[in-house]
Amino acid sequence: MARADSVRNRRNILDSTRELLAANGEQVGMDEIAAHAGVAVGTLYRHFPTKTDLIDAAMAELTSSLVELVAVAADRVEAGADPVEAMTGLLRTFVGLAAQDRAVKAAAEGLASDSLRELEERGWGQLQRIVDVAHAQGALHADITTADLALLVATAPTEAVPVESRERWIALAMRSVTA
Amino acid sequence: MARADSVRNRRNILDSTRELLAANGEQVGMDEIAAHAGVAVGTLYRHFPTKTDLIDAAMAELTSSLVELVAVAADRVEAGADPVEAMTGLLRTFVGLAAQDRAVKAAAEGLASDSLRELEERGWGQLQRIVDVAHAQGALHADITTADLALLVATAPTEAVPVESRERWIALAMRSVTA
DNA sequence: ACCTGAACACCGTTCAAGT
DNA sequence: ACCTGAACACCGTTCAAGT
Repeated sequence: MARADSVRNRRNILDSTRELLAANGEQVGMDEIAAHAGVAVGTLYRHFPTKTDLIDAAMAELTSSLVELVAVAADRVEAGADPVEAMTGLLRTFVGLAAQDRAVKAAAEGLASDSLRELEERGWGQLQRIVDVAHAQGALHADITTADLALLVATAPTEAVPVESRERWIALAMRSVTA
Repeated sequence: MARADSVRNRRNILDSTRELLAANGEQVGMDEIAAHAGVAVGTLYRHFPTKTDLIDAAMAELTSSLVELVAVAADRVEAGADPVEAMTGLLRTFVGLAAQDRAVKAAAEGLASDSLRELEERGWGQLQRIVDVAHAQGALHADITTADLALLVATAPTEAVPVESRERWIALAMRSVTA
């Protein structure tokens, strides 16, 4: 039953990585992750050839759940919800996550691996649905595209920016985009 | 004449640091800096207690020259130049520098030491002069302050964002700020 | 097949010895 | 006083030995 061990280890490693990443940023030690996951360092390297690969894998899971959020919002908007409110909400969620979790921001900046890039593209596809509805309602400047929103997300404030300023940033960002 | 050596060494160390920082980002090795400056590692530590201190010192010099740019622009605006154009120009200069020089962005994010913080405040003071003229002309949304501009600068794109997108970011940023 | 953990390599930092 | 560079500490990575 060595196989079951391996699967469980992989799961524990990814969970520990996500957890420690959110708390400490990217300078978590491999030993620390290993200890937290209850395995030896070598096991980390058996599952992921390098620290970067491990972090990428953990972020891919995280990105996946973010994409899910966008998809849900897109469904709502196509069912009649206000697209500008939806966009503002997503931006707020994202900034909140990015502030408490450096990994989110890193994922958005796309220092990312190929699998991550693919995931992100799916995310922008979902966002496109919201933008389409917004344009149909004339809610955005005519020239605004999802690339512009990608730009805003890529430049969203991190935890280096004080909390009070983050909501203000969202307001300015939405102002630059709405008609 | 040991004293003259010391002064020259300090200058060489700071110059080498700036140069290697611009090229390689913050992961330059201390040995590398030492070699480039023509001294032994120990000499680096004699002048700067830690790598962070060394980098801070190099960035303080850089920030100082940025503040000078803002001051010059403020003079021009008070002499009748268009404030919005001046702001756009400063933003463009800043983004260009930040893209080719990671140190600039780090300085703007103010992970900074006290001396750096002081310098930055002087910079914002200069910027205030431009904002005042712009408001007198009704060129900005009434609620815009230098704090908002600080927010934009803090979230300006780095070299991770492709060149084509950077000018677009400037356009969006100015759009969020102008009346 | 998979796991362990001691050993290696690299880089920031220190310090005894030189001038 | 200041400089040198070998030595130390820390952390990512490897690999011989275990099961």
